[in-house]
Amino acid sequence: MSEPDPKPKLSKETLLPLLAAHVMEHGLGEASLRPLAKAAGTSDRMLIYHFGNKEQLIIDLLGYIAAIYSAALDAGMGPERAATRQECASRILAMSREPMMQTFMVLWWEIVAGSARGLPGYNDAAEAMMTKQLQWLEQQMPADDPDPAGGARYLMTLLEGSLMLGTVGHARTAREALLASELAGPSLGD
Amino acid sequence: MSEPDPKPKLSKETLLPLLAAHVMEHGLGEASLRPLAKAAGTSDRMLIYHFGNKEQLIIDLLGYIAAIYSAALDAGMGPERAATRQECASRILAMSREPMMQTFMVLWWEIVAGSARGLPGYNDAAEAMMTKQLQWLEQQMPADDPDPAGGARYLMTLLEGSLMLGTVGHARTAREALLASELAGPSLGD
DNA sequence: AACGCAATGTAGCGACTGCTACAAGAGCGA
DNA sequence: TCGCTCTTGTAGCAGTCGCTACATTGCGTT
Repeated sequence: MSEPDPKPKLSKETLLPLLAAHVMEHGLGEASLRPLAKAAGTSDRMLIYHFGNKEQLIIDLLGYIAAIYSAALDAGMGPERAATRQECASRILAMSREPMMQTFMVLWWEIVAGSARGLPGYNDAAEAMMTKQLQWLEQQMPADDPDPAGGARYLMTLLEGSLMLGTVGHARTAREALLASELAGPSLGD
Repeated sequence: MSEPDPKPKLSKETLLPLLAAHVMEHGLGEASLRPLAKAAGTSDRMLIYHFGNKEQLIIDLLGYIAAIYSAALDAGMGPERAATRQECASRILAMSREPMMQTFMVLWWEIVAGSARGLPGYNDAAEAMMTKQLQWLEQQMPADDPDPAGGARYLMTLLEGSLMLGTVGHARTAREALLASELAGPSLGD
C-alpha cells in the first residue's frame, strides 16, 4: 500500500483503472461519486469534469471493465485447444475458481441485474462479455469436435447456469448437473 | 385503479403485498422508504415502526417474495407430469415467457446480485426459490424418467443459464444451446 | 510579460437517505 | 373516569446524493 500516485496527469485513461478496482471491491450499486473519487485520489468535482456526469462515468467504466475482462480471457487462453469437451469445461471452471474471477463474478451479477433493468451501459457491457466468452470457449473446443460453435454455446449456457446456482448456494445442484451432462469429470470442486 | 384501501388495519401482513408490488415494478436497488411507504399508502415512519428498520423490511420482503414465487409455481403446476424431458423444458420456458414472470425475472437478477454480495436476506430468498423450482421441476419430470432428480438438476442448470443469456441479449445463443441439448424442440421462442 | 485556456480546489445547493423525538388519538381494562 | 398501551401524524436531524458556481493555479503561445 503506497501513496496513490502523487500527480499522474488526471484523465479518463488514468482514472478508469482506479475506478474499476474500487468497483470490483465494493460493487456498482453503492458506487457514489465521492467514494469513487477518493479511491482514485481525486474529488467528485473532477470525476464530473472528466466524464460529464455519473451516468456517463458508469457507461465508460462498464466498457472498461468489459475490455479488461476480454483481455483477461485472452491472457488465460491456453496455447493449445482442449482435447475433449470435458477438458474444455474443466478449464473454464478452473478459471472461475481463481480469486480474481470470484471477485469478478460478484460484480458480474450486478451487471446482469442492471442489464435486465435496462440501465444504460449495462446491457452493452454484458453482451460484449458474453460474446467474448463465447469466442474464447469456441477456440478452446477440441479440434476434432463435430460442432465447435454449437458446443461452445451449449457449454457456456450450462456453465453460466452452474455459476449462478453456485453463487446462490446451490453449488451441489450445479455440480451434479454438470456430472449428469457428462461434461465434467468427478474431480469437480464447487 | 381504485383508492388504496381507506383504513385496512396496517400490519406486516397487509403491507407486504403492496411493498412487493412496488418492488416488482421498480426494483430493489432503488427501493427507499418514502416511495415504498407511498406505494403502501403510509409513511416511512410506519414502515420503520412495523419492521424495525429498513434492513429487516427488506429481509421480510424477500421472504414474502420467495413465498409468493413458491405459490405461483404450485399454481402453475400442471395436473400431470410431462411425457418427455423436452416437454418438461417447454413447460417451464412457457411459464418464463408470461409477463408476470418476465417482470419477476428482472427482480430475480437483483436478488442473485444481492446474494453474491452477501446482503442480508438475499441469499436465503434466492436459495429457497431455487430449491422450490428444483422440486417443481422434479415433479414435472416424466414418470418413466430414469433419473428424475438428476434430470431436474440438469434441466434447471441449463434453463437458468438460458434465462441469463436471454436477459443479457444472447437469446439466440441460449436458444441454440437448448436445441443442441436436445431438450427443446424447434418451436422455441426466445 | 501578457494573455488564454484547460485543469483543479473550495464551498455549497437542493433533494433525498434512514431514522427519531414528541405528541396526539384510539381503544381498553380497572 | 382514569390511566395504559398500541398506533399514527408532524417535524425534523444528520448525513449523503449528484452536481455547480466561483475562484485559482499552471502552462503554452504570442
